[in-house]
Amino acid sequence: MAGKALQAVRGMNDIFPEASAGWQALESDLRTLLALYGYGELRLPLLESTELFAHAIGDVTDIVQKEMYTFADRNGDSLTLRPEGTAGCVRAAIQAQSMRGHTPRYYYMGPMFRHERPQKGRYRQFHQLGVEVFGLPAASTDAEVIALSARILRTAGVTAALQINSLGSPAARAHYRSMLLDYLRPRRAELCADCQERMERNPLRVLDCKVPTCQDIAHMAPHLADHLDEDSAAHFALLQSLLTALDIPYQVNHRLVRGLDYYSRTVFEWVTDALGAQGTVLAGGRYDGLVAQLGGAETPAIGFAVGLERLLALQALQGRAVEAPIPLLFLGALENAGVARTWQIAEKLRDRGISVVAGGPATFKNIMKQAERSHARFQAIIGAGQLAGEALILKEQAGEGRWQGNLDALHEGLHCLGVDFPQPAPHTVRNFATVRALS
RNA sequence: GUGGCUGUAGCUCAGUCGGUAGAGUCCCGGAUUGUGAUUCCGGUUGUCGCGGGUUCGAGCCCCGUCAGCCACCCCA
Repeated sequence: MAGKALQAVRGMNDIFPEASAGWQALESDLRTLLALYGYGELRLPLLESTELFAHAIGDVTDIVQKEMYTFADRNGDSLTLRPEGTAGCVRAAIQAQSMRGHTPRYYYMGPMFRHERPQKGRYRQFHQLGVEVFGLPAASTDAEVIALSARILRTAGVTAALQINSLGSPAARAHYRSMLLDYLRPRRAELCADCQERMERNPLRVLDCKVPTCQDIAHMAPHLADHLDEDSAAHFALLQSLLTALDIPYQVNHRLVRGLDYYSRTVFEWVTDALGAQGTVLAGGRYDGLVAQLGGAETPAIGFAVGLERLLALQALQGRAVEAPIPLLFLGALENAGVARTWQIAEKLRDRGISVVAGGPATFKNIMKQAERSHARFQAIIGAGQLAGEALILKEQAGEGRWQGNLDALHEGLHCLGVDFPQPAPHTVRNFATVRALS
C-alpha cells in the first residue's frame, strides 16, 4: 500500500483463489445453462477499432464521450478497449457472415473497460456475460431471452425485479422524442441542470432522472407506450402475454429507457435495491437496426448483459455460500528423512486422481497447523516411526473418520474411508471466506 | 467528471494538548508434548498510504497526491 510501490490500476481488481472459486462456480453454472438454451460461446477480441463503438453505441452517449479507454497503436490506428460486448459481437457476425441463412444465438463472457469513478459494483475493468440472438424478430424470441435471463438469476441464487418497456420503432421513437421535447421545453427552467443538458442530448433520459421535481414532470409527460407504432404495440402486448404464460412476473415501467442508442422496441432490466446506486444487475433489449447500421444486412436482434461483479455481490448478500475446491488429502513429513517418501506417495496418489497437498518437514505442531490450513478432507503424518514400519494414522480433519495401517497401503485406507478411485470430480467445502471477500 | 467520509502491525482497531509506537488477534522460532490440546520462553508485529510544508520536534496541524468507500453522474 506504499504510494510508490507498484499497484493495480485504479478500478481494476485482482481476484485471488478465495474469490475466484466463486467466479469459476458461477461461470461454469452459466455455461451449462446457456448450453441448455442452445447458445454458443463467441470469443471476441478485447480491442476493437474506436470507430466501431462510436458507430454502434452512439457518439453522444457518456460511454463514448468520456468513458472509453482509447489509444493509438503503433500504426497510429485508434483502438478502444471494449466498453461493452454487443458492438463487437455484431461486428463479428457481420464479418463472418454467420447470419446469412442462420439465426445464431451467441454468448460471450469476459472483461469490459470503462473509465468511471470506481464504486462498489462499478469498476473500470468489470465482467459481463452477454447474450445476443440474430435474425429472429418475433416477440417469442424476446420472451425466450427474458426467460433465459430469469433463469440466470435463479441459478445464481439471487432475487431481483423485472421491469420492461417498449421503445417502439425508430420512427415512432423519433416522433415521441419530438413530442416529449415539446412537453419539456416550456418546463425547462424547472428541470435540474443535468436534465437541461439531457434534453438536448437524449431527452428520453429525463424520464428516469432521480431528482423529485424532474420525476414529477416525467410522471405527467406523455407515455412512450401510448405512442408506439401499431406493430410495436402488438409486439409488446404479445411479449407480455408470453411472460405471463411462462410465469415470469414483471412490471411495465414507462420511464425505463436505455442509455445506449441502438435499442428499439423491447427493453428490460432486472433491478435490486440491495446494491445501492448500482441496482441494475442485468439489462438488455431489442436492437433491430444495429446490424444494418454497422453495414450488415437488415437483421433483427435482441440481447442482454449481466454484470458478474454485481451478480456475485448479490449472491454474497443473499447468502448463497460459494463452494471452493479443497484437496482430498494433506500428507505431512515430520523429518527430512521422510520428505522423499512423502512426495513419492503424493505423486502416486495424484496419478490415481487424488488431490494431495504435501507439507514438511516441520515440527509436529506446525505440521498439524499446515494440515489444518490446507482444508484437506483427510490428513496423514509421516514420521520416522512410519518410515520404520509403524502404523500410519489417516484421519478425517473435520469428521470422525479414522484408519490405521501401513504407509504403502494409504490408498486402501482412503478407500476404507469412502474415497472412490479414480476420483472424477473435485471435492468441495463451504468457503465462507469467499463471501467475506466479496462483501 | 462533481461532492463527502476514510487511510496506523497480516487482520480488527486505540492513539488525549504536537513530545521517542500501542491493544487484541494472528504469525514465526524454540522447549515440553506424540495426532490438531495445554503450558512456558523468545521474536517481527510498522516507511503511521505517499510527497511536501510549518515546527526544536508531526500519526496528530497545513497543502498536494494516491487508494478505498458513499452519493451524484453513468451503467451491467
